Amino acid sequence: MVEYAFLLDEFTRLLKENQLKFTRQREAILKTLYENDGHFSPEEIHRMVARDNPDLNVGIATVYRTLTLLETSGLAESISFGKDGKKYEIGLKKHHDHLICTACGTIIEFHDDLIEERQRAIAQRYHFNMTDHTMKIVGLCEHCQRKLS
Amino acid sequence: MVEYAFLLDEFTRLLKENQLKFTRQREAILKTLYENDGHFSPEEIHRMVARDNPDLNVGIATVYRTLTLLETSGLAESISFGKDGKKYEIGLKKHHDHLICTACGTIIEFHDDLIEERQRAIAQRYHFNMTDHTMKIVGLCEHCQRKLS
DNA sequence: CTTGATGCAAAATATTTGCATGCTC
DNA sequence: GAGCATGCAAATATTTTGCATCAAG
Repeated sequence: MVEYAFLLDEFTRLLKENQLKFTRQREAILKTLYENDGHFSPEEIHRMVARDNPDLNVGIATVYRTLTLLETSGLAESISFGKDGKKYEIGLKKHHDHLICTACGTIIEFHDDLIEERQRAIAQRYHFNMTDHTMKIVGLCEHCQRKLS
Repeated sequence: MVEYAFLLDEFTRLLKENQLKFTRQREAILKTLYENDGHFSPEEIHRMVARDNPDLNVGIATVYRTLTLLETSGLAESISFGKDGKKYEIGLKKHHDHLICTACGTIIEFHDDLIEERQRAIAQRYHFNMTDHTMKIVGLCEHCQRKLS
């Protein structure tokens, strides 16, 4: 995982480039996403930010606006599956994909170079200018297989 | 692609197995999904079903309920990306993955055996009982690259 | 000070649910 | 006939937007 300082640098640079402002709310949201490893819904993120910054009084609208901003600029990524809505996590990790358990909702991350390379090849085959790629493997995790049998 | 008759068989079998009923609405939704190749939102599907079955007067709630049913049972699959919500397509095609253009929203399907195999290997590595897997490559399609440059 | 950002509440969407009634089985 | 499914409308949930006000640059 990258240093928070690096992430923050990227963020401020990004904001400057687009004449956007660096606000306490935006930083709080970025930081929350960085410190809490995992995948969270906008609402969950809102709750965490509010909890950790009782002085700030961050509105849910700002969370949505900031998440969109972060995702658009590549600093955060979203994933969605089944009933659950969109979940966000910080980007700029080493690229990885996800295993998702349909029973308990657990998300496991993994990385596979062969797949990475293959994805590049496929994008090329279709003349796609690839900006991102994701893979999800859905099924039952070891734990839930035992529990259900 | 499978024959519609086969799909219908699967569907009726599934319904029977769970003591559910085979209704005109359910069939209309399955058929619409089968006949219209592509990826559609619940609302789009509702519109199409209503258009093709003016006598049926299908409610949006039924569409949601049926889509959930079809997805749960593996006869349909959903995919979601960015601003757009969940889109459904018929399952039981040869397994394939998706290239998604961020500019025009076009979805291209592709299939790659190497990736398929690799996914199986990864599921095994994590002791996952894999029921499904999806891959999305996101970027700019050939057409939009030209348009935007 | 200028301009973009925020919080709030309202609006717009999207999805789910309760219930009387209609259809399968 | 019994019981699930449906349509409708209301209830929820989710996301976006307008606007007065605030704060970063």
